Amino acid sequence: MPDPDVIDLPNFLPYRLAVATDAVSGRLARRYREEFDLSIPEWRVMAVLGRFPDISANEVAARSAMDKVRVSRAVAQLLRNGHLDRRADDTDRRRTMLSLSDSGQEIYRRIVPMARAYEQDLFARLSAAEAEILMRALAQLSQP
Amino acid sequence: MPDPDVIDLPNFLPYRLAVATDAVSGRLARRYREEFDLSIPEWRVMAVLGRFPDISANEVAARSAMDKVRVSRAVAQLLRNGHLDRRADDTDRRRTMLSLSDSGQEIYRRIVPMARAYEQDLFARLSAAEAEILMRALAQLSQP
DNA sequence: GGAGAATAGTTTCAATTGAAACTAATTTCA
DNA sequence: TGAAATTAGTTTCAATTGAAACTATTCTCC
Repeated sequence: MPDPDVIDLPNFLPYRLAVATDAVSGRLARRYREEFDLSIPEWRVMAVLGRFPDISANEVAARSAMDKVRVSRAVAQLLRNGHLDRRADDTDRRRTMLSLSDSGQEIYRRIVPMARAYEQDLFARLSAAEAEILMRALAQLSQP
Repeated sequence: MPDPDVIDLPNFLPYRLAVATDAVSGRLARRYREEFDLSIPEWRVMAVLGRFPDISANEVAARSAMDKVRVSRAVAQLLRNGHLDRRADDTDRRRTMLSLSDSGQEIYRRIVPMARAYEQDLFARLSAAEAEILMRALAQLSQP
C-alpha cells in the first residue's frame, strides 16, 4: 500500500493524464504541422467546419473547447492561407459565417483519414472493452 | 455507424484526452495557485523532491516529464520563495543538489492531502475496475 | 596532459496563450 | 423611441513556453 504522506507522481491521475495527452497530442501536432502546416487550434476549427459548415466563430468555439480568442486567431490564420470562406450574416452583422474553402475542403479530405488512422493506432494498444471504458472515463473526468 | 469522411471531434480520442486533461489540470492548478501560490511546474518539482530528496535538477526533470528549461525556471522561483535548498555537488560542480527547505516541507505536508483528496474525488466518478483500466490505458497511450 | 566532445544548468529569443480592454452591432425595456 | 446592457469578434498586454545559444565543468581518448 502507498505511503499516505508522499505522492508518487507517475501514479497520480492528473499527472498521468497530462503525460498521456502530451504524448498523444504532441505526435499528432507534429503530423498536422509537417503534412498540412496546421496548428492544433487550426485543425480543430477545420474539423468543426467540416462537420458543421457555415456556422459562426462563436459556434466553432463552443464545439471545439476553445475560447473565442484562440478561435479568432486560428480563423485569421486559416483565412490568410485561403482555407476558409467568410461571409457576413445579413440578419446580424456582428456575426460572420465560416466555411471551408475549396482548398480547405481539399485539406480536410486528406487530413481526416490520417487522423482516423492515428486514432486507430492508439486504439490498437487497447482492447475494445478498454477503449470503451477509457472513453467513458474521460467523459466523466471532463465534467465540472 | 460513423461517417468515415467526417470526424466528430467530441468522439475523437486525442481531443477527448485533451479536454479531460484541461478540465482536471485546470481545477487543480487553480487550487495550487490559490492555496499555495504554486504553478504546476513548481508543484511537480516539489512532488519529486518530496519523494526523492537531494537529487539534481536533471533528475527532477527526468522524473517530472518536464524539460530542463521548465525545471530550471520552476526551481528558480521556488528558491526565490524559500521553498528549496540547493547545495553544490562536490564531486561534480556542474550539478546542484536540490531538497525541500523547512518551508517547502511545510507546504508539501499540507499539499499532499489536498492533492490526494482531489484525486479521490476524480476516482469517485469511476468504479474501481474502470479506474484500474483508465490508469493502464493512459500508460499505454503514453508510450512512444 | 590536453584538445575536443559531452553534460548540467541558465539565458535569450520568438511563438503561443488567456485575461482584459476594446469596437461594432444588437437586444432589452422603461 | 432610445439609453443601457448584452453579444460577436478583435486587439493589446503580460505571462508561459520551447528551441537554440550560451557558460561552466567534466569526460574521452590520443
